Amino acid sequence: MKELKPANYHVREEMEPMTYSSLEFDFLLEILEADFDNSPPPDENPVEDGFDPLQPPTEGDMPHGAAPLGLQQPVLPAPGFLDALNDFPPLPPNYAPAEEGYHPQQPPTEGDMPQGAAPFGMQQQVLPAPGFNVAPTDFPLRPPCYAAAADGYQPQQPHTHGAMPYGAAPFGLQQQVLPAPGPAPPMYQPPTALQPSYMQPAAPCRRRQVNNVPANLPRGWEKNLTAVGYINGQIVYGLPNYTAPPVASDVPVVKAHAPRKRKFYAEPDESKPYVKKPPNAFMIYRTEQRPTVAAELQNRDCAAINKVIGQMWRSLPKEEQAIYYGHADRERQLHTQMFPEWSACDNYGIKRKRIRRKDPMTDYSAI
DNA sequence: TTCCCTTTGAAGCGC
DNA sequence: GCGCTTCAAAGGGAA
Repeated sequence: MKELKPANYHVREEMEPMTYSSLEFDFLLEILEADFDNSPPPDENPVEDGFDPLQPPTEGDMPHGAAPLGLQQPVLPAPGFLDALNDFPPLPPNYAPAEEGYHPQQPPTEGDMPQGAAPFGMQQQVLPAPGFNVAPTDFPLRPPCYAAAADGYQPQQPHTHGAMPYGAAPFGLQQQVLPAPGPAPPMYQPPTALQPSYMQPAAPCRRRQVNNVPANLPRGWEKNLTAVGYINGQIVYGLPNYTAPPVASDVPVVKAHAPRKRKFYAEPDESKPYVKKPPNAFMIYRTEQRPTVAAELQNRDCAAINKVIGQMWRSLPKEEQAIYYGHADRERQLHTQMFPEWSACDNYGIKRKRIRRKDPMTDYSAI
């Protein structure tokens, strides 16, 4: 049995202190502001000619290979169609992929498309399953605008204590900044020990005002609905009294593997600070999208919100996911450099005992 | 007060 | 190498 590695919490003392420079940040901000200034205005009516969402579809309307009516099917927007709908600036051409050999700027091939997806250039209409309502909204949640300067958001302004992320180091402590390997993409703000990028306040996206309340329904109707999916940029709601069809009683329940219990756990050591795991790409995406989705759903239930964000993530183009994978890579690199002896096993079995700690200094970003 | 729910991805153990 | 478990975030709700 492999022994657990003892955590090393003295890494910081061995590191050479660095001072924060805003030079790179100013450069990124200039690029982004110029990008926004030159970006075309959002298309207020992106619906294609001849497409009437109010008309019920027929089987003949479905493209070859599409799922039968009533089945949910994840759909990737075809290249070109996405651009027409996207009111966000395109990826900068000099974005550096996080790993060698991975080229998120390369257009997807047929092999990248899910089975049954429409050919490139064709819009595929996805129909809600019976029993579901598709809220009439223009809610296609777009990826976050990492540094899209918004009114009232001044990243160059010093934080107040109220603006500091949970677990951030107190003012006056010199922070260490680890340079991102290679040229930093303009849309990416390198994480710092002071404030990992996923904890920075996400600038609000340039989105049109959403009005997803139909005129013939009473105000607040959507509160009685439950979000059950995300299709073609629209949240799919289940009716309040909708229940899934029962599974046939003769269908055997197969349990492929008996649950195995961990034979090891890290002995909780209250004298050691709790070092969190670095977030993965989805966690970063979720953190940024959660406020917007929660506002759209008018629902603070994280389980329902995560369902929607999960579908959004799966329908996100690969090149946009690559931004978050690269982001997560940098978070991991920072974490590894600060806690080289840390292992994910260190947190096994002690998370629930410390997750509600009031002491915010357990966050690695505070070191 | 604690844990569950719910998502995806990373990490690491067990087989 | 594959399967499984745990944890990362987050807030309502149940126990």
